[in-house]
Formats: sequence, structure tokens, C-alpha cells
Amino acid sequence: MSAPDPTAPSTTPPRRVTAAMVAQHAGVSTATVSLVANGKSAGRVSERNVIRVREAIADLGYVVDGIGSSLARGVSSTIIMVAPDISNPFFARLIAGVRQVLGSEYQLLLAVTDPGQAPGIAETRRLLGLRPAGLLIDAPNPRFIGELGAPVPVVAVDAPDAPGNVPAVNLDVAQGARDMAAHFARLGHRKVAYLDAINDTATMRQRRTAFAAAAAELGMQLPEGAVTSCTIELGQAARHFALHWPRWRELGITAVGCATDTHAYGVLQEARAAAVRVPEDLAVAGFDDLPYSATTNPPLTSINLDATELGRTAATQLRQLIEGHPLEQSHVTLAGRLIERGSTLRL
Amino acid sequence: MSAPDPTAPSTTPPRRVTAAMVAQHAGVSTATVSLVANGKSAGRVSERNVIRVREAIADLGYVVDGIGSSLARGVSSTIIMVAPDISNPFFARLIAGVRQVLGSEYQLLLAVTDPGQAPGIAETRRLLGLRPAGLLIDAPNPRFIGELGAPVPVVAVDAPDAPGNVPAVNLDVAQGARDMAAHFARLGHRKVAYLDAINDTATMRQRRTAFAAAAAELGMQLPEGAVTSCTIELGQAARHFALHWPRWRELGITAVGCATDTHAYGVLQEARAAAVRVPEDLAVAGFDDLPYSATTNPPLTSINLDATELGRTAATQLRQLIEGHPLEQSHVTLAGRLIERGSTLRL
DNA sequence: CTGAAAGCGCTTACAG
DNA sequence: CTGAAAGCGCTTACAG
Repeated sequence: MSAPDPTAPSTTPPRRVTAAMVAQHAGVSTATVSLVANGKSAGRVSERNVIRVREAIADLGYVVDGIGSSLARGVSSTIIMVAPDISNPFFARLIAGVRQVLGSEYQLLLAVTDPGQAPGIAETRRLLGLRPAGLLIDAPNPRFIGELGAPVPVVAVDAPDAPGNVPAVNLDVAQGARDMAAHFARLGHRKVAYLDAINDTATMRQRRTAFAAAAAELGMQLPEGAVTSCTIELGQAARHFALHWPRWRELGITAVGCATDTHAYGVLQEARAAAVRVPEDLAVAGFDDLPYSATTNPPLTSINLDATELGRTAATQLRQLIEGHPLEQSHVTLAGRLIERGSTLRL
Repeated sequence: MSAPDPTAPSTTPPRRVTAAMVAQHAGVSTATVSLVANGKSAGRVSERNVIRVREAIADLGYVVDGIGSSLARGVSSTIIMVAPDISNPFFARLIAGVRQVLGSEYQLLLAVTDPGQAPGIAETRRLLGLRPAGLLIDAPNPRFIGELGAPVPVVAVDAPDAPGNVPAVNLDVAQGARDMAAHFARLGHRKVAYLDAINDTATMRQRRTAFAAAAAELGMQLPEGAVTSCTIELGQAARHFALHWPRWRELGITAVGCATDTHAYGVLQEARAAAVRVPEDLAVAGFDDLPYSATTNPPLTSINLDATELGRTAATQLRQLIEGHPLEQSHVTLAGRLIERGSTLRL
């Protein structure tokens, strides 16, 4: 027989420490261990036993098993956020806001779908099989949220078309779009274009629709062929703009609204390559007001949408629901505001 | 009493359908239901009962409860990916590769940490309390992976410093860095700079170290003050470059290597704003070869790193481990390759 | 304050 | 092929 290889991973994985082991170690029952481990011991466990159990927990390195606990309780302490598009920079900030509010009581897990896709019904059921304490659904398409019928608290985020019985936290993108159109009108533009995001979410639809409606109302034209869409990627947007600009120029278009700042970055980039002067030949504005928008060249006019606050508010609402408190307001809408910068300045 | 409001959410949430309910409905035992529901009925359940159970499952809308199942089995079908930085565009492609391989048997969940932070030990333990079938750890810092000691299969991704007993899938960024330096040398550059990422991961460290070493070997200088770092954000990189360029120019620097393409985009952007001609005054190269790099102006020379393949390989390795197959190769390294474009072309 | 016991929903030897 | 039963690790009335 050969000597065991000391560098090989040990073959006996560390045995899971259970409440029963802690109980034995401390000379108490598992009920007592449970109470102490979950911080519910006040007035129910003697000081002496609390100390003993704490020591045993430390000695053995015990951690409450999430699975056993979830089964007994009927629900886990996990909050699942379903998201169709994590590569959007907006998303990272949204998550940060959610995490701020969730703290360590709940555990945030992300279920990502393929870009632009809502999860299928089967996938969602499996998610629910994890017994999450709550669900956060980002930019769901309306069909999905309709058929969800989740038996757990749900808050939709960035879902202006969420049905009345589904709590939602939204950004007032319609007002933002109107502000953008009004800004263009004020600067004297007569013909405008719109570069949309390709994913069919309500928030993107609202931006486009409100922009078009406001433009018409303000006496500006959005000619046939002046609305186009591509993914939320700088490169895609640049290529798309390159493709459409010749026609837009022919049409006499002098301003373009963009569904996201990322789209606008692509336009700025390509405009420079094609020697289109911004804002002299073309005014450009976006949505999001990402940090970088302040320092593009020229700086980008944008509708400021507070992603972090959006995340914070959504998480707060969800906690209310989970903890059984009624919501003061089932649909919350956060205002955006137009930040005027060089990409739209009057000549 | 007032009539019930038909638009209000129903107050009795749909009762969870259990295997026992299905069993009763089909006139069999729960053991049989379990076998059929998990596709393990071949040769163990009569054709007749299989059909009955399937019908009952469909009738009642039964879905196997993940929590109960996990507890009985000792492990869930969840795979948790721990990631410090989801806003990197590279990451979305990595995820896509992982998802391709995981299919529907396993459920991928992301545990995100604050940007640049590895999860704490307590957080990780809670993650393990979910009894994941396996863990994928992206760009871990060495301390974290050392103290993990997970009782589940783990594969580290993009972790060149993973200890020998932790399976890892890496990109050969050191070779990429050497290729980049050699490319600069071949073009006649004598003094170079390096724009690094600020997060202290091994992959970023390797890029920088290998670049510096190769530069020295090839007779190029990387002067004092010619290495600086910032977050993986275009805007940050642009600002950083603006800050350092005056000094770099004084030093006679004519080429800058960037830790990621995103950094390089920032440099390109700012260079144009500052009327620094690329590549005439300054050659620029990055890592990642993101899709957009082919269409920047000028197009960006970059080390192509295949994020999707990285994800696919990591997921394949993890599945091997989970399914009890030994790994043919515990550490896999995928080669990158230099893509030469206009941002470094000889004058 | 304490512990024995039931129960959460499932899976898997086991005996038939 | 089939079902009764044990067991996964925990929580929570309940009786004391």
C-alpha cells in the first residue's frame, strides 16, 4: 500500500454540523439550540444555557442549515431577483440599492435569463420551488407578470404596465420623455429621431411612445423611418446610427432622442467619426444619466433616473410585504429630471 | 357585510400542491409519484401507473418542491456563481457560456457582492446553507478561495492563483500581456505605460506583471509613474488618462497597454478630446476584444479572450465534479490571441 | 425555562 | 412493480 498523498484533497469531507450535535455538546435540546441560534432566546432560555449553546456553536462551527430551516418554516430567507439584462450598467446600481436595504437578514440571489428574455413559466416554478421569501422582478414583460401568480410577495421593478394587483416601483420615464421632447422643441428643433432599445419592455415602450406623442403635440415631426432600435450596447448603437444617419440627414432631422445613455454614447462616438458636429448638426439626449454622461465630449444631456434609489425603494416595499405590513402605496413612481448638457446646447 | 371585491388579490393563496395530493389523486403511493416526477420510473413503475401519475401531475399542476427534495437528497440542483463585478461586459458573456452547459438540470443563481469585494466568510456559509450542487467562483481573491474549504464541488474561474487543489479555468493573460508588449516593441516603441484595473484580482495582477516583465526583457521602459489604475468604467478610465497624459507625454511615452478594453475605450475617448492622435502620438491596446473593439475609431488592438468559452469550460468541469467523474485536467488555461487593429498600427 | 414530539415535503432503501 | 416507513435538519406549539 502506498502512503496517502498529503496534497490530495481529503477524501472525508468535513461532516455537516447539525443542531443535534450542538445540543449534545451543550447538554440541551435541539429546541433550545434553535432558539439561541435564531436569536429568539430572550425570555425563553436561561442565561446559562444561552452561554453554553453559544460556546458549543462556536466550538463546532455550527451554521443553521438553510434547507432544513426553510422546510420547517415554510419559507427561506432568500430573495430572488429575476433580471433579463445584467450587462446594462444601470443594473449594477439597481442591485446596489437593493442590497443596501436587504442587509444580512435576507440573501439576495439573481436569476438571470438570456438577454432580453423573460424566464419561462417552468423556470419560474423551479425558482418558486426554492421557497424564496420574496421575488423582485426587473423589467418584466407583461405576459410574464400576468401568468406568474406567485404564492410569495412580489415587487415589480421598472414595470410601468404592472397590473394593479402587482406592487411595482417605477421611474417616471414618460414624463422624462416629455421633458426631453420639450427641451428639443425649446431649442428650435423641427424634425427629430428616436433611437430605441430593441427589448420589448414596457419601460422602453413608454419612453418611445411618450416622446413621439409629446413631439407631435409640440409641433415637431418624427418622420417615417426616424425611429429605429438596437440592443443596449455602445457598438450596436454606433453601427445603427451610422446606418441611419444619411437618411435622417436627408429628412432634415436635427435631434435624436435615445432610449438609454449607452445608445447615446454610440451616437456620439459615430457622429464624431462621421464628422457630424454635436450639437451643431445634431442634438443628442439619452435616458439614465450614467456617471460617464457628465464627461463625454460633448457632455450628454440626459434624463436622470436614480437606479440606486429605485433598488432601495423596491427592496423596502418587498420587505414590508414579507413582514406582513400593508403597503402604503402599491405603485410608486420615482421622478426623473432633465440634466441639460453640451450635447443639446443651443448653437 | 360587504360583497367581496373581485379585483382584490384572492386572500387564500393557492395551496401548495404536494406529492401526497398527487398520490391520492392517482391512487398510488408518494414513492411512485417521486419516481415518475423525477424521471426515474423506467423499469420501476408500471406503464399504467406512469400514465396515471403524469395525468395527476398535469391536473393538479404539481411541481416537485425544491426544499423538500434538497433535504431528502442532501443537495439541491442549484449552482451558485459568486461574482464580484457583474457590470463588466465580459461577465454577461461568461454567464451565457455557463448557461449553455448547465441546461435545465441545474439552476444557476448569482450571488453578487459589492463591486470588487469578495464575499465574506459568513456570507459564504449562508450560501452553503442553500446546499448548492456546486459553486462557481469568478475572479476570487486568493484569501477568499483559501479559507473557503467548501464541502461542495467548486470551480474557480479566472483565478490564475488558485491553489493546486482547487480546480480552475483560466485565461492565459500572461501570454497575452507578453504578446502585447512584443507587439509594442516590434512597432518600435521604447517607453510604454500601463493602465490597470483597480480591483486586486490575480488575473489583473498577472496582466500587469507579465506586461512589465516582457517590456523590460524587450528593452522597453515602463518609467516610474507610468502604471496607474482605476475601476473598469469608461468614464473613470477617461478621467484617469486625462490626469496622467501630460506627465506621460513628458516622459516620452508612446504606447499604453490597458487591463481591459473598457479602459482602452476611455483612453481613446479622452485622447480624441485632447487631440492626441492614435496611433501616431500614442498606441493603445487592451484585453478582452469586446465586440465593440472592432468598430471604435480607430479600431482597438486587443487580446482576444473568449468569455463564452471560459464559461462553457468552467461549467463543464463543474458538472464533471458534481457527477462524480474525475477531472482530466484540474487546471485548464485557455489561450488568448492578439488582434492587431488600427489603434497600434505602424505609422 | 425546558424538552419530547410532530411536522415541513421529499427520496430511497427495504420488504413484499 | 408497489407501498410503508425512515430519515434529511430544522422549528414550533405543547405539556410540563
